[in-house]
Amino acid sequence: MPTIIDVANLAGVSKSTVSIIINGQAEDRKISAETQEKVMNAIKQLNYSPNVSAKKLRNTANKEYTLAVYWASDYRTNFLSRMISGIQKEIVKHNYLVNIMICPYKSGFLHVEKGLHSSNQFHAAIIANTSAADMAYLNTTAPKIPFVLFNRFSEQYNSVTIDNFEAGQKAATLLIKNGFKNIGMVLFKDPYLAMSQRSHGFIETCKANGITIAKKNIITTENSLHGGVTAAERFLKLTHPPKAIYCDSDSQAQGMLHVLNKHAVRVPKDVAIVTIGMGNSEANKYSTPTLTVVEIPIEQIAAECINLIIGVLNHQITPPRHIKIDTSLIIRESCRSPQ
Amino acid sequence: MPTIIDVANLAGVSKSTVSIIINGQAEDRKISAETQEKVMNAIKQLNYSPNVSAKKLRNTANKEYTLAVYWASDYRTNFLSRMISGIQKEIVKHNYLVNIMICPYKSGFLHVEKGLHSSNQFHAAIIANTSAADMAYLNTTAPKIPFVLFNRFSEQYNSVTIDNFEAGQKAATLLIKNGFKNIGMVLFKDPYLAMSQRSHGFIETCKANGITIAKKNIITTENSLHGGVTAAERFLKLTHPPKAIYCDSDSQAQGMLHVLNKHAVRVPKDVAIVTIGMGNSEANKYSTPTLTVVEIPIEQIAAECINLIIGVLNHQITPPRHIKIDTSLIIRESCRSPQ
DNA sequence: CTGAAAGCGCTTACAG
DNA sequence: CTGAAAGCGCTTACAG
Repeated sequence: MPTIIDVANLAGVSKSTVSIIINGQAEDRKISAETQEKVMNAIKQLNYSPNVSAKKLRNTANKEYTLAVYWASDYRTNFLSRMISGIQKEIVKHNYLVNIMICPYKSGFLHVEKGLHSSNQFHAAIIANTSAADMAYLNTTAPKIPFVLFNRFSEQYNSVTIDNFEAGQKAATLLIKNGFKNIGMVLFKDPYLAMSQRSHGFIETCKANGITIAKKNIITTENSLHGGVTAAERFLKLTHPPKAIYCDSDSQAQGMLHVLNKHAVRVPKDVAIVTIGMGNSEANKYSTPTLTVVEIPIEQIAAECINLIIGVLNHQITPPRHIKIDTSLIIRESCRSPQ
Repeated sequence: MPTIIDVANLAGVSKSTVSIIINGQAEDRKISAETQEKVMNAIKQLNYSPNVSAKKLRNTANKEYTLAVYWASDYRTNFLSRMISGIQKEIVKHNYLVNIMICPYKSGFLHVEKGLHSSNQFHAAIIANTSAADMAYLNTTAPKIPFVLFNRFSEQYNSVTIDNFEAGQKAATLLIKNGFKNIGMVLFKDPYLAMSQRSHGFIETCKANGITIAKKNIITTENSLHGGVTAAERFLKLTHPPKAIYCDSDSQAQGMLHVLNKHAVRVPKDVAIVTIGMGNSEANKYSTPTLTVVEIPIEQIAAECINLIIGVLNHQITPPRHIKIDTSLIIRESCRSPQ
């Protein structure tokens, strides 16, 4: 990488002069037009760009944290927007300048991310959407920087989670109270950890109430509206389709509604739906019909992640610290409360 | 801010020793347990955290760009996720390490963002969702770092835009071809620049075809599903409600569908809808009924922004450069093609 | 087991 | 109008 010295040498001037020109003070300092041109040409020729770290170091800034947000980029829905919003709202409450660096990673490939294994990049990280493989990796190889898990639990690391098992349980309880026996499930094909904990909670609760979910009633698809479309089409082909369906994501539920509406299958009369809510909550509130959800408060989880990690950076919190956030069941049209 | 020297002094050791301990090499270098503890205590007491810039500078990294993404945080929908996805896909095609820094800003308050006026923070920026006030500000005060406008145009700065006027035009043309005369519009209460250009295109095209939009048929609400709900409720109260409606955002259109479905107003039979599509495109594809949209390719705009700005940083592109991206009309159920 | 010194790439106060 | 020198906060090779 060319430095300011390379530019100075090529242009035949000192690095002070180059610095002055680069920073737009050529006029103030009355650098001759000729010198300016020599320098600009050298910059172009060398494809020079300043080293931001050196600049920052020189211009001693105030307290500043750089946080990485690891986000599985195949994770659909507006999850990221909600997370960033939550982070942002919390950051402004603190007195620090906190930079948020977005680090998309491929699910299952968190181990290729170098930023976690160097303390040169970030002060700390928030790691979201880890798969089982990613968690296994984290549990064997400790990152070099402090971090907090977003809705994932590990004994040894900081975490902010909802009770995923309980979330599934809440959904199951609602269906059971409504007297449903023939129940279906729509799950994510490549489950993230939290998802399988939720479905586990759902299935166990059903079992405890004497209800077993028939295998043919468990459909796995992508976590997207299209996945929901596929699932609904398959349900409609069954001879005894379930009378109530649990979706592990609201994207899937939305996709199902599309198909059910098209086939004039009435929700909840012909089939009731309850879903986990983690996408756009407005979309669930205003769908046709509106969706009953166990709402995951993404913004709130994000906010707690920020508080936790800043506490750790400030040596006020000794890791590991675990924070638990409540979910809430929101009853809407797709599955009513029993009378 | 305490430095490694402060820690060393307080602990009564040299900064080399502190550095070794901080970086987890205490065992390798056989630092005595006693020394380690003294240092750890000093760190806590001083609330020391290392200066990432100094670390980076020391550990001469390879070519690395840090890009800021300025994003108006009140901008709803999963716009950000789409944008980041587009950016990410394009970055991996380049050979550089590109860090993405998320900088949420309040619409209309871009001028308070310091990062644009210092070359210490980022190499360059992508600026999205600017309001008219933000654009006016940019046009008077030039930022210190190179940047590219995301779907906004300014003669003097780099930009990647769709033809917003034409997007509105496309929507209008479809309605006109269908023979609609009594047309309504749903607009954003606090319009972003691109939005008003689109509605302008829509209105002008109608006018050119002898159709004037009655004032009572133009409803402004928030850019959200709830805004669409409000709009639909107001339309339903009109004595001669419009037979076709243009929405400037798909969020609003989705909200309208909710109300229309509830009141058994048939779309497109009773009222046709055409909308700009910039949110979750799957949601428009699978709504009830599905939505006819003029699709804005957010990911593609983002990708071109990356290419443009990296070209500028590499001195291969001389600003200002303007790139134009095509929109496409996607016909779905909410407004058919005329026979 | 620990420390002194050099140097990463910049900017700025000062000198001329 | 331009340059030499000091120093930002770190790490590492080397010395002891």
